[in-house]
Amino acid sequence: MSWTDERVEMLKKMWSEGQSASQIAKELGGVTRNAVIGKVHRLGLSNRAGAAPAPAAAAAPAPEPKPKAEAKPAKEQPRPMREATPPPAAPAAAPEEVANDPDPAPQPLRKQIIPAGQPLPPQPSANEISPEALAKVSAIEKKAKRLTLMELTERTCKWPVGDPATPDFWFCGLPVQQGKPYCEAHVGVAFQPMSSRRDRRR
DNA sequence: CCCTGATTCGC
DNA sequence: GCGAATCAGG
Repeated sequence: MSWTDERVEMLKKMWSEGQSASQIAKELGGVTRNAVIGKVHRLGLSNRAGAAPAPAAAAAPAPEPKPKAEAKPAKEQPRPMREATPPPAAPAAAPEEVANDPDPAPQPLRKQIIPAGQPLPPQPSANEISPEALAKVSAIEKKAKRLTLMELTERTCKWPVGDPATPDFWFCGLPVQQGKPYCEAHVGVAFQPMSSRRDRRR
């Protein structure tokens, strides 16, 4: 496989979406995550900030104030030292994960009211699960990998989200908790209580 | 152990 | 340019 225009584009897209190299590799097929990472670096978009939202503007996705020469102030450390001097002269506040959030997927809200009638997935209905666990789950859904059925692996959380009969149905996909089929958050809510069932003693 | 991205270096 | 091997870390 070679890096055709299409493939590179896919790569750029997914990378800017925050997909991991391995996921991108799987999506593209024919390449390993190493290949993806290598390409990413060669393309010079190792920095995920290259999201370059600006849907209408943006002709210069390279806000590199490249005066003229002198593009490499610090060539290379003579020794493979890992950050010998961390001078992050962060002027304002640490722009940790700032990068605006254009929210490419304009999904207003996760409708809670789904057309009744059809059986819903395991969904943690309002049973007797600790509100905290529920909150944790809904919070985790924001970070979910949103995998499709085929993308699930032995180690991706298989918790279904949404209505299977709906376009936005996906699986959590976060790393499972050793052995379990779900991620930590979902394990917590999956292994139900059975609290009031201790009378079955024998 | 599983995973992540980063780097190196022979091809 | 490419990417496997390796590295460094979570």
